[in-house]
Amino acid sequence: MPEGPELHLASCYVNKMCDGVVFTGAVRKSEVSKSPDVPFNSEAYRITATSRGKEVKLTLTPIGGDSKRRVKAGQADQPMDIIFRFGMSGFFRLTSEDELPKHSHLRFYSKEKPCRVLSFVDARRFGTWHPNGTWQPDRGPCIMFEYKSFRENVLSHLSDRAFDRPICEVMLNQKYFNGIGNYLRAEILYRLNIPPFVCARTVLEGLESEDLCESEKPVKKEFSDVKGSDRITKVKVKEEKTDLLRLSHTVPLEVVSLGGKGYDPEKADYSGFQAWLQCYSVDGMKSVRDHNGRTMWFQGDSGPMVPKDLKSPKAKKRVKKEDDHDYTDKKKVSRGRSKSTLKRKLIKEETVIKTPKKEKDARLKEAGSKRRKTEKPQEINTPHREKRSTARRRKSSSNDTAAGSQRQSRRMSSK
DNA sequence: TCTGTATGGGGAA
DNA sequence: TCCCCCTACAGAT
Repeated sequence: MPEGPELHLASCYVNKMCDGVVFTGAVRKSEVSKSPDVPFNSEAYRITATSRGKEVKLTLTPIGGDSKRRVKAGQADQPMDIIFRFGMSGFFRLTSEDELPKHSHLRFYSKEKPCRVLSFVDARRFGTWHPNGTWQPDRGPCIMFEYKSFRENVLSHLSDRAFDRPICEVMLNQKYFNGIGNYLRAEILYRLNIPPFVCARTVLEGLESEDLCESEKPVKKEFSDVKGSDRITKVKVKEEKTDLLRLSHTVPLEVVSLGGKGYDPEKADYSGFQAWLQCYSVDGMKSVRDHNGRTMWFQGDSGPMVPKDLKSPKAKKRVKKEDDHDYTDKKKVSRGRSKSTLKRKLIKEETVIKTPKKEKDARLKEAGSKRRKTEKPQEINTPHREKRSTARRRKSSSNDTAAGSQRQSRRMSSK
């Protein structure tokens, strides 16, 4: 569940689990990963982590070497930073060598016998890492740990065209909201009763660059130009001492304060987090797709900038489906999926890892399957639709085959 | 067996 | 703006 809080909890996990652990040798990458090799090799090194928004930095620090003594050829004598982004499914886990998690794509080996392994695990492989990296320059200050500069960065750039967009979409722009993701934007807007598809600038332009809660000044809210904003007017009174930028800071910190329970793979327990959610994927809430195709959960009005003429066939299809059903039905479906997703997290991940060869075989098989599947007659579609549905079918079927061959591999290896 | 969905973001046009 | 990267699962067919 990687948004800002989870990335931070991941860095805490690394610092806690790797405290006192000495790592050794090379950093190993899985066969299938397309991320870069990590050219680091040290007889003895330690690992520490920090986070900033939706990035984690691991620092590998060689130890024990006398600075005057020559380091072996090919061995690092300088620390290396590796910047990680987690995509949709990344996390770290420290395990024994024979319990490597499935989808462990980057591995750091400890010096002990038997050794332990710190893995970057990422089922969907949307995550990336950058050896010798720095915090991505285009990303803004961290919403949790650089609050003042985060706030200033937003309010001093309101003339940027980025703020022409709906507030819910701007909140996913990491140039300004580094650390906010899909569940956080829903929770924050819900608490302020701000319709998600109101122009971002309108929501933000009345805010003071100084955090009024900290300076104890009276809060001045300026939502008067938002039409149909009865709810916002109420909020003006109710939420007198906060605003969207402050909540973008405090709400993620609430998740951090829930603790590492949701992250700690040994005690996978998402019930606390699930109970914490007030809006995202919650019964009775509405949801629509934003202009980027991401689901926005909210209550009440959607706001004037809600997508209407959706260009993508996928989105059109969704809209048609939504026209055919009332929100209640849709909620049931969405809620069911979401619950199942959370439930899935509760199931301990398989600890068997495919050997590189088996991974390769699975991919070869997958490629063969792709070719076969594309020979199937195509549906009658608009050209655009045709392209996408074919792609979907191809993806889906190839994945089935890949998954099947993985299952087979596991069966074989368990025999 | 097929379809839709998932806490993200890079890159081409 | 749109497509794509990829796996895993639930629900529909």
